[in-house]
Amino acid sequence: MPHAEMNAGAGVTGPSPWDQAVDRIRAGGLRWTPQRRTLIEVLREREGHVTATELIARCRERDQTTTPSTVYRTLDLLEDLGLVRHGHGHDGREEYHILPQEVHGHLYCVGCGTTWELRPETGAVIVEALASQLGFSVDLSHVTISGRCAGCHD
Amino acid sequence: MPHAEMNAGAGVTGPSPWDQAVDRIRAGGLRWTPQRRTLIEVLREREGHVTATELIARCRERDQTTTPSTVYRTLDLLEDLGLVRHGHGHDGREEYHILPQEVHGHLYCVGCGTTWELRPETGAVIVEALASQLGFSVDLSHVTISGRCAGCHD
DNA sequence: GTCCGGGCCGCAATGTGTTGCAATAGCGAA
DNA sequence: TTCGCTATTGCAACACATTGCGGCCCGGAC
Ligand SMILES: [Mn+2]
Ligand SMILES: [Mn+2]
Ligand SMILES: [Zn+2]
Ligand SMILES: [Zn+2]
Repeated sequence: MPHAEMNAGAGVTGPSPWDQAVDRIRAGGLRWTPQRRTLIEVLREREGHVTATELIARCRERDQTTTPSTVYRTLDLLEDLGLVRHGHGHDGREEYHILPQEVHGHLYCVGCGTTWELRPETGAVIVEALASQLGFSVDLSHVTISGRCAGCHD
Repeated sequence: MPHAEMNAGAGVTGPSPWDQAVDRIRAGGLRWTPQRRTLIEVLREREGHVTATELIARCRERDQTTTPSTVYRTLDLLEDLGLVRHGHGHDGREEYHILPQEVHGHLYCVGCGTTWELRPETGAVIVEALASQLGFSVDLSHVTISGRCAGCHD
């Protein structure tokens, strides 16, 4: 029995989006390079959020010659493919959502420094308010809202 | 008739918050310096929003020796006094609200690159939603929400 | 007017992100 | 396999923001 068949029967989940990355990249006339492979290897080991700085460090563990500009440019590419999505922390620094499934934003408390995810259910109010009042469709994932959490009032 | 009396009778508006800055600074045991004077002179000529970069340039017009770090540190001080308030543009760069009267946020359209103010009336929905659902009190002025405007849908 | 303590400045280094450019190297075609 | 087009890389320079530190100077005391 071939491997492909065994794998197909092993679960209902399809192939990881990362597995398709190489084909999707080449399909666009773009090229599959060692640098891109390294970054994707790093990304597929993580989930949730990462800063670009941390990604650069992890890439450098695997390939000492990693260059920041290449990583940033590859992240732009992966964002075009929808494999990552960047936002900005409270201080404006970039953060990447890995394989963003449900779009969510972030809340940051200036009192205690904690960050929470702003779930779509809660964010929906914001999205709907701006849509109905201004015809503006919000991209929650790009936003970090600052303020004070329940435990840090005044 | 002394000048003070003439000025007092000239209008109903109180003194500009900038006029009190020097006293408020010294009252805290802090010092009134030429560098701080220069920045405040620049700020009192403008209203609305400014980037730190532009403030540095304007200061340098008056004083060629202006240094970025001093401007940034003075902006921090003025923010503590409530005379300015910083937020972040869609790309994370700092923007300053000068003499923030009503707190407002910003909307940025990724389609056409336009920025709008998010008026308190509209922002109120956001503030209230997060307050009631999460006990989180939002600081709208620190936020730029990205998305697409009515004219740029899909 | 002089002195003195400590707040402030300028500098240099660091962190983070972007961009132009010349050389390299994918990859499809022959 | 080799060739050639061009996407991509690495570098250097730049833009923006923050921080530690040594020396300066503001401003209250006398
Ligand atoms: Mn900020
Ligand atoms: Mn952004
Ligand atoms: Zn808190
Ligand atoms: Zn638009």
